[in-house]
Amino acid sequence: MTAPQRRSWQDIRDILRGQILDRSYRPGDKLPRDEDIAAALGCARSTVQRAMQDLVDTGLVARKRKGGTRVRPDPVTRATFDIAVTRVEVEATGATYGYELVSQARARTPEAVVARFGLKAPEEMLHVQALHLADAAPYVFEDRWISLASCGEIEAVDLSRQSANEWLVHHKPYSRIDLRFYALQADETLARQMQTAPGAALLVLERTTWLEAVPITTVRSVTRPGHQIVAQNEA
Amino acid sequence: MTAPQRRSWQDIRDILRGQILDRSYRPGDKLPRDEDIAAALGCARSTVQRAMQDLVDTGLVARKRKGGTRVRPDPVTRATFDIAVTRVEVEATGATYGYELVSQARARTPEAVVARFGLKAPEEMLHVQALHLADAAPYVFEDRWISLASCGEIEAVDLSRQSANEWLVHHKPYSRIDLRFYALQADETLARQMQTAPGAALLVLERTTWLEAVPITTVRSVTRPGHQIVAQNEA
DNA sequence: TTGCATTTTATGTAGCTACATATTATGAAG
DNA sequence: CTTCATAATATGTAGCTACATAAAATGCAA
Repeated sequence: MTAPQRRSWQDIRDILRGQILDRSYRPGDKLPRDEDIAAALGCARSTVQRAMQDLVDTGLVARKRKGGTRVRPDPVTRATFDIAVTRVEVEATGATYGYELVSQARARTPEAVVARFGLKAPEEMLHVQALHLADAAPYVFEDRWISLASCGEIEAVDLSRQSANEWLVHHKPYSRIDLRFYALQADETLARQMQTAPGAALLVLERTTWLEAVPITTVRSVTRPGHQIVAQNEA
Repeated sequence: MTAPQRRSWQDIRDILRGQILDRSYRPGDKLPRDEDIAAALGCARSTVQRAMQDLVDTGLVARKRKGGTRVRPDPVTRATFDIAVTRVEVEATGATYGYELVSQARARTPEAVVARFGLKAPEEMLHVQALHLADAAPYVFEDRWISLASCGEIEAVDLSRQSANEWLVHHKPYSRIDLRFYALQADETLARQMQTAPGAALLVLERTTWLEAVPITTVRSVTRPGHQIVAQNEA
């Protein structure tokens, strides 16, 4: 069954992935060099290269110059998540988006925030608490600290009309982000904000951003009970 | 601004990203065509193409044939997570890994599992519960259903010695995965397993895999209190 | 004006070459 | 046998060409 027509790098990738998945190549095994694969499959080395890069990106193989390509011995599940602006996320569900500013004040950063940013000492920042609503019910409660050194202009913005989330996304780019998930048991105050029972298990998304080494903002976003974060279907 | 030496596609990407971040191009704006960018920056179109693909991958721009390239009007945070085999994850923290099989039995899948797999009707599968330990303390409790149709051989494996997690990873590849996070309040039984207080908020990772359309396994992994999932630092 | 076929055009992809770079492998010197 | 310089080699990257493809723009006919 000669393959006279062109084969795309995706085809090559799928063939190689198939051989790894059906254990023609096992974890730890070395694959042939790109050139030989290209000859065997009837394509150019650059096509194999592109396919290989994709397999590296998805965590299936590891490559080293001169060392060749090996099937990763420690398989990992690699997942990608897209986290949109809360308003967009709510509207995507078909619900009506609402927003309420809860509090806004300058304050010295507590230890937890100092640690998140990796600061040497506490400093004065803008502390903003706000509630995002879906069909008038609490959707996300966000507790945010914004660096005045890098985002002083935000003090001139009316955060009761536009969420800090949205303003920052459109005005303050970042180059580094720390993103983490964890579960939190709602205390009295939080339960009241989220209109749920004290003790409820809530999924929390914590995001801290910098532009180069300069802190921008850190948010703790507490989601409503039952909220799930789902990975994108990978290519 | 002559640029005598070669510039890598990463350089081009960084220049373009910089122009987007400093708002030379704003959300919704159209960028010049690749060829013009290539001419302006003194590189080949293929280099711009590679840079652009990276910006597409990170969610910063959207491209359409003939339509050109636009800065995405709805910025998203894109994060990647690597989820390793539990043993490896525990050992990476420096702790000693331990494993206990809690239960193993054939059973008809409950509705929740039928739904996760998208089955038409319940079917008999292997139901396995197991506890992963870090320094002898509960680390992850996994509740797993394994399709006998696709993984019948696993019944011959001694799952008290080797975790189903590990066996499946090394013997049963998958081509599709559904992965999600949520928070769960520990009930009496779960609290006992995890040696924590009933009502504690626990982070849950739910994974369901298929090979093509054929169900392989679905797991609900309940992590110990305080567990966080952290995104990889992106390139 | 509307509807439909055609052309134009920007991105997408494959192939080739040339050279860069990181390692491993080799071999000479002590 | 060890150490260190050197050669060999597999992957990584940039540039070029040629052609494929999707979608917008255009033009023609009714």
